[in-house]
Amino acid sequence: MKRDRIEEIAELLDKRGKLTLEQLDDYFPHVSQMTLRRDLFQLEQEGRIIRVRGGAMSVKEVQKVSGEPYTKKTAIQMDAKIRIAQKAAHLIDENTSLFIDGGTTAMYLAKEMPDINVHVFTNGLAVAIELAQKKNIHLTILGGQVLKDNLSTASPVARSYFDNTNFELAIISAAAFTPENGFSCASQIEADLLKLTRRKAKAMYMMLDSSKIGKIMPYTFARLEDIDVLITDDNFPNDLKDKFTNRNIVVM
Amino acid sequence: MKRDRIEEIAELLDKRGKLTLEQLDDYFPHVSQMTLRRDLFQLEQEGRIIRVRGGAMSVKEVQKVSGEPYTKKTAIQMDAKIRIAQKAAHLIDENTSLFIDGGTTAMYLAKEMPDINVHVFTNGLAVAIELAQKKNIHLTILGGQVLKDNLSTASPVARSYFDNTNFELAIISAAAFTPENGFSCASQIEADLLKLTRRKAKAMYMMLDSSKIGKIMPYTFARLEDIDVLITDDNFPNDLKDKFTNRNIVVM
DNA sequence: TATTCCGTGTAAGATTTTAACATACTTTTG
DNA sequence: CAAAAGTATGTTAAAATCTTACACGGAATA
Repeated sequence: MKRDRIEEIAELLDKRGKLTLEQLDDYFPHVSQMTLRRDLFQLEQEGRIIRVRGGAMSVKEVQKVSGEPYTKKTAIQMDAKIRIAQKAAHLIDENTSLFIDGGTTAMYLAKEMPDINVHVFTNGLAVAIELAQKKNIHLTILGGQVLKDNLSTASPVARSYFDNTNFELAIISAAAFTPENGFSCASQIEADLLKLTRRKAKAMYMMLDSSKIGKIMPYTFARLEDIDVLITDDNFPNDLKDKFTNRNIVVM
Repeated sequence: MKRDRIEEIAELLDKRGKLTLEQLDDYFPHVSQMTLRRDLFQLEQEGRIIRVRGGAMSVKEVQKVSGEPYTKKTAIQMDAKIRIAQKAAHLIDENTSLFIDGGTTAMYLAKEMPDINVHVFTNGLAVAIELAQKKNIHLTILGGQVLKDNLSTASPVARSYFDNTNFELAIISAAAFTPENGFSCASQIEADLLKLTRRKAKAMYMMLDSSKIGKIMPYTFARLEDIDVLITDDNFPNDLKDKFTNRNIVVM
């Protein structure tokens, strides 16, 4: 009972890296904060986590890379993104080859990915770091200039990489979406890369948390009908959903 | 002034592992607690410490506990590597273009790098993440398959990147060195990359902590006389030092 | 059945952290 | 050179978080 909960907390922390007490409270609504505090205290005693103001962080996380302008961004809509990432993770089959973009949602996907034998291409540094922890995943990162605000790479040269590589599936996320303007992002080279990806991949799954809806970014890289599956959260508006399902796009 | 104090705090924390604000206050009686808090905050940003309720603890302390294959490696000879990295960091001039490899010593170099206007090429994921924190550094990462044990990329395609890029300086580290076998590393593709780097760069600085001396790894990528500067620690044997200085290689 | 122990909840009080503003000093700029 | 902008610091009040102390119920034990 108690032990189970503690183990669950430990696992959560290993995945998320860091959690506040409030977030923990959301995960365990049936126990009080005080109990969770006591659990954290115990885990600290066991040397598995470090309690910090507001919550705790996993020791593993600390051992990874540090410094956090990027991580700050990851706090936005985190819960929705995690849920989307979990859904996406279930869609990945063993012995396939896929592309994952470099956004924050993609980073959560990386964390949630099962450690199975797949080949992953990505242009995200954070995604790569996460996936590098998993023994069975073959990983290739696209080179290029590093965009500091989202820790992803972009390069016109990426094309040459793609010439000799194949992947069945691309799972990507967009910074903005409207039915009229489609899926868009902030950078031209990123958009180019994603367009190219669309052509190379047999299927494209789009991760889109509902906060992105109605926003427009400068560069459109895919239109509504270009995708095969839309993975989103519970706040996704129903009327919009119909626009997808009408075109045989699965919304989940 | 401020920086000195911050460094002193960092050193203290590395030594003690953990300090409360009160203890810090005792060490620095002439500044207010608020200032110390701000210092801790900055160190946290830099990823060197973790703030916990009541004070802070050193990241190193946490890293000692257990760990991943890569992080484990960073614990070995950490102090020597940091000192070497600090020396190397001082050698970097503004408005230059340089290559940094993906090893652990290189990661410390990345941490120590001043935030100046330079263009850096690297094949190290951890290096890239560190450098991405610095606003003024232009950063390009080489793509390729990710080697999980040292978080660096390797790819025969890297050559195509290099065709259109130029850098004056390469600062790299070796996994092993003997006077007879030169500088060697564990992976063939990595060795190829480093050889290529040697040809592209006007100068090559080698970071080598003394624990690497006498070891031999499968692939030699540079001989003793290929380098211009050797950056090492205080345990570097004097007779070996002469072999370098005799060839006008600066040892520091 | 009474007793003890364990896990848990509640709430007050203590502690720590943050935020906001004020000041002195330095650097930049016109 | 003086004004303006920026940096480092201190002070204080308010906010957030944590700890302590005590109470309760149920399971194990005597």
